[in-house]
Amino acid sequence: MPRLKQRTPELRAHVLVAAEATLARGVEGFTTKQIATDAETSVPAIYEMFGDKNGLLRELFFVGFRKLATAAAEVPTSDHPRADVLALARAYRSFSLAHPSLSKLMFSQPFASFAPTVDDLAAADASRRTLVKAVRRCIKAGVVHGDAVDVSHVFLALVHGLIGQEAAGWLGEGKASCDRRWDLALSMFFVTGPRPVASGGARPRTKTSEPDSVHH
Amino acid sequence: MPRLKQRTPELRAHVLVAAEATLARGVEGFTTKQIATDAETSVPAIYEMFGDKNGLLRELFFVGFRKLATAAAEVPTSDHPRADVLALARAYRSFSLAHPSLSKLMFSQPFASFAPTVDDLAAADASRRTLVKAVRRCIKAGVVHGDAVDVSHVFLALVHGLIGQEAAGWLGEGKASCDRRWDLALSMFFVTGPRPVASGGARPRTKTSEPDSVHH
DNA sequence: GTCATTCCGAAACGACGCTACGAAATACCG
DNA sequence: CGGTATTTCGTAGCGTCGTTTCGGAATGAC
Repeated sequence: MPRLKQRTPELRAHVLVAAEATLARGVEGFTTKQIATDAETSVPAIYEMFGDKNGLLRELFFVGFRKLATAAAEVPTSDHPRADVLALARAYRSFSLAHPSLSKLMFSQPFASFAPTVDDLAAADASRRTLVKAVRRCIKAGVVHGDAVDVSHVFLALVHGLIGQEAAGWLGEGKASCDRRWDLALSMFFVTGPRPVASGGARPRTKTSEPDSVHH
Repeated sequence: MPRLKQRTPELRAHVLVAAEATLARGVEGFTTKQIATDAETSVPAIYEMFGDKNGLLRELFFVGFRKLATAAAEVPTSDHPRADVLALARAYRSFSLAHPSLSKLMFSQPFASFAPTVDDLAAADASRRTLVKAVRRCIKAGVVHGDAVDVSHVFLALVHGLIGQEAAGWLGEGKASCDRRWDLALSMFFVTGPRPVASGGARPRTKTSEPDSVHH
């Protein structure tokens, strides 16, 4: 009886692609009206399909992590686990340079209203698992000691820090400076194993904790 | 002839204090109307004294870095330069935990409209100089090799990364996890000198570069 | 053609950043 | 002491953005 539906999953996917392009043009112009125009649909359609603007941002957050996970999975593994970890770091950097606004949405929080929850992050965790596995190979090879998840956390913090500084233009005023500092940062990791600095025990293992989860 | 001025530098300072308190209550409610109410003044007064909302945010950005510089300056220097650098990192962490929204404003970019320029950052550079000096002492003591400015950049990236992850709740679900990972991160630095990883030459020195500047 | 049913998007609403403009306040003068 | 010139102040309004409503359009059944 009714007219045919336009607000289908297909349109939803189309809007997601268009919104990614809108976001890529800058965080400033990312308004619902602009997205509706870019996607050749209407504002209420977006609200029906994504709930609110944060819902759309959350989907883009997942899109970003899926892309990142794909990029991480494409990094080949070799017999040199330390080199593999560094290659993963470079893949992260390439991703953030190729998708500046998207990586800002993922790693920084440029929209005051959208703060991904821990669950959101866990669902976007595949790229991290790749890293944890590489770190685990490092530990097995004796390149580094400690808990793989903890070491991965620290390594990710360094990578995110570098990405944030480079995106803000604070890592150096030219590509040469940034390259040099990235290389230096990576060279300072995994030189030898960690040495306890205060109360640095190992990560306690509980029965409920996922082996490769990056949380807790 | 005219009535006496109310929009004085004193009121400006008062508004700045009130705005800091408003910001501390969360990034969400940081609106000009709210700030005017909190500071017991009017919205146009804020615009006369700060230009626009970004002007006020920029002042808070400077306030934050002045506080951070004070905290860094209060960290005592010892005969163990590596311990001094780690103490500085802990001071950064304490600051970010004591002033979450302010440190978000400083290190992340929670307001889409406000992106501090490189000049803004240079003006808020005192805390970094303290770090560079401590790193320089490390280099002199042979704890680490390389260019002090570059090493400081890397260390700051790590610290900012950890701060960002902890603020987002991604560093662990309890204080214990966060503490352990902070300790691990710091323990992994300065264990031995860096080892070149690719084209890792030293930072080229130009005649115009400030010795302790953190840029370029 | 008519009706019942469903869907769609122009238009409206509150909140926000920002500003124009009339009212208020003062010091001087007649 | 009232009038006036001059400067300052804050109410009220504008445009934009996120969000929702609601009247009309589109479709299939009869």
